[in-house]
Amino acid sequence: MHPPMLEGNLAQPVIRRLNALRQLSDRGIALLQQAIQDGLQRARAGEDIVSEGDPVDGVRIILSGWLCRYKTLEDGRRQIVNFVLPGDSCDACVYLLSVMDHSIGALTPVTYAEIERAAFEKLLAGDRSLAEALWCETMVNSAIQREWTVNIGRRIALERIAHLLCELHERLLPVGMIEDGSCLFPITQMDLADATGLSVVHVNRTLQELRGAGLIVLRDRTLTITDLKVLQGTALFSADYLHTKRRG
Amino acid sequence: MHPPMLEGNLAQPVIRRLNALRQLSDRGIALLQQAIQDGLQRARAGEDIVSEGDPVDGVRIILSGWLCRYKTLEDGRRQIVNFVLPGDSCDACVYLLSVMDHSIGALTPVTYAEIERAAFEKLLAGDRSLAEALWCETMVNSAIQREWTVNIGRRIALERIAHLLCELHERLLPVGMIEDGSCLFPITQMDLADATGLSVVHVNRTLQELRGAGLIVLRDRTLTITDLKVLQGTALFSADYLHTKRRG
DNA sequence: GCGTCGACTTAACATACTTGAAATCGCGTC
DNA sequence: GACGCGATTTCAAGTATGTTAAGTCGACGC
Repeated sequence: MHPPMLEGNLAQPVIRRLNALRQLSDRGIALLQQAIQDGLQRARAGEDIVSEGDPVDGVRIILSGWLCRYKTLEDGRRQIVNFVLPGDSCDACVYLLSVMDHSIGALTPVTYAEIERAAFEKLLAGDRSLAEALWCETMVNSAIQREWTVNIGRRIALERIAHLLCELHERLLPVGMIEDGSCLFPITQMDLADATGLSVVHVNRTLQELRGAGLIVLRDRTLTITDLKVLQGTALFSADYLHTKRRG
Repeated sequence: MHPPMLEGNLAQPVIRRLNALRQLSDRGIALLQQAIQDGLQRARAGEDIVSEGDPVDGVRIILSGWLCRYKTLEDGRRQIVNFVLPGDSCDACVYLLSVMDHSIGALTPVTYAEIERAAFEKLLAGDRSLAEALWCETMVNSAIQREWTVNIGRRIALERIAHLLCELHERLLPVGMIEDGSCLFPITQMDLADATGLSVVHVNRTLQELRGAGLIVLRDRTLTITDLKVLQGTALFSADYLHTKRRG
């Protein structure tokens, strides 16, 4: 259906992401590309690709688009617990549990690959570097989750939003989605609020403050970090928890 | 050094904990007990058994005592990101990463088993039920971490503390540390504050409120949940995220 | 071209929670 | 038995953040 060339392009973010954790072998890359090609899927913005309570059937690998993991309280309060970016995979091993404890919703149109449990186990068994990279990614997700707990629990609004922006910047770097400190930023202020545990109004106030300080430009779904060092400073940000090998 | 009987008792919480996730085979239990016996360690209250920045050398399994995982900001603010209870293991697979991104500190005197990387890999390879149970536990830890994010981000103080108490209650049940709704509760109000993202003063106020409502009795390091149903209700608590098979 | 709708923005007000400080209590030490 | 110390408790005052509401802007449909 698609020419091989296109498939290669689609898998680029995933390969770059995993390579930043563990050097993938050629064999691993080939297996991965095949698995991706076999399970291509799309979702529209606003759609949930998995919902809380669903049985866990397999693994999803994001090729393009942004999503978020979130949980909702009975009375409607929502908390986004993580963003899922191109190259990320969802629940590389949550398939050990039987039921999803959270939902994953698309913030933009999304392309992803869905890999059934059996195929995924074959993938893991097929190449050690690939298996390790995927486990690794799961571990990094845990580390991110811990840092979010710290962020929401102990940072004030300004630091908190600054920290989130720093994290997203750092995570988008290895998959090649940052150009000149700018990136597409499809997150609404309401999403930002639900991700930081703040109200929309206060998120807005705080973004104004960051703009006023000349640290960021955020306009037309595009984020530019004008002064990364200072932004990281005000966020008390250190990239260590992302466990990403730096290029070079 | 110790009679086999005593070792069996030491490993009880671990076995019960893992059994609640995956039925362990006899072989798995035997391997586990041997590994535990080989790596017995102690720590005093207040001591860190692992610190942020340390190389990740192996895995620790808690036999008795309470600990917490925590991170500290440059200026001293501290956030506890999880409690570690008897039967829990620390970083069953974080050993895929090279450096700890958080510390683990003992809140009470602690007995634990330290298993080197090689021995641990042999353990995983030696019994499938054991390996699955340990991976499973790691996944549950991620789920707990997500729920903490929700808790701190979207619940008010009263709900937040109630939720934490419900979670601890639920986690202590399968390891047999709840008697008549009561348990040892060695956490200071300051720890509680650092775990919930609140100030000590407000934690105190909120505990008074829970006491006043007749939901809990907390005195002399002992917590009694007087009205579990109502406590869970005010916490908007559902145990689903703990993925624990219920007895019976 | 007008109306609708979602996202963003701003203002005024309310409050949940923090900060700082001091009193009390229990507990182990000298 | 006096002292010191950590944990708990209470008070008073301050502030970061939430809430409610209303207005703007751009995109999109008819």
